Amino acid sequence: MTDTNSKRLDKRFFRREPTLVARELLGKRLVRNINGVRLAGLIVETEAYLGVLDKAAHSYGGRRTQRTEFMYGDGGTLYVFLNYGIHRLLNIVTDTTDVPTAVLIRAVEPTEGLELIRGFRPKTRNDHDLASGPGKLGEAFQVQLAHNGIDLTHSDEWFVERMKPRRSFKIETSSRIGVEYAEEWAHKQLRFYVSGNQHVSRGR
DNA sequence: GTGTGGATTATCT
DNA sequence: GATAATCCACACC
Repeated sequence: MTDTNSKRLDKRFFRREPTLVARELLGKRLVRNINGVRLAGLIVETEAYLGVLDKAAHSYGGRRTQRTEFMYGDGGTLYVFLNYGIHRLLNIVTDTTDVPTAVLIRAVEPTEGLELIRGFRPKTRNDHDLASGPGKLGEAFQVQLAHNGIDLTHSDEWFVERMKPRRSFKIETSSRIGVEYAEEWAHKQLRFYVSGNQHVSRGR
């Protein structure tokens, strides 16, 4: 009966360096409970943001403002920000408190709650594109700024589960998307995705 | 199939 | 007042 709990990823998983967490989050199941309905999807694309040294990270240089405050939380905390005035992007904080690193969840393959998800993405024809990008995921799973600070390891609203039968898949890397301004950090291989998966935002 | 530009707002300078 | 870890529609090939 506590079987469902034992599958949930805990603090030990998230309190590690973001590159490791970003890589290992692939194939895990992201779960969102919305008004008693369960939405879920397999994580197929992530990006690591390495904190104070990373010119592409909001926390670069130790920048600590109202917006970035949640990046300084403990591993397993949600960090949500508004991007281009339209999209709400979902991040999971990594490392320990005061180390402002995080993983951006860029795409998932929806597996549960498809009816509801399609309703949140009315213009989307193809199921492959329901959450094939961070902004799309934000809409599909109704990510809100109010979710900032939620603890994934204890919340009933948001959490991540380990899959029981672990399917094998190949992981590919690339530079991160939309961070051309970040100089040498723009080229680092900090984006991870499941090779050949149709729900990835690019390079299918 | 590829390229371009408009949308839209919390947050910071 | 400017900026931003994006998406979509529409033009044109």
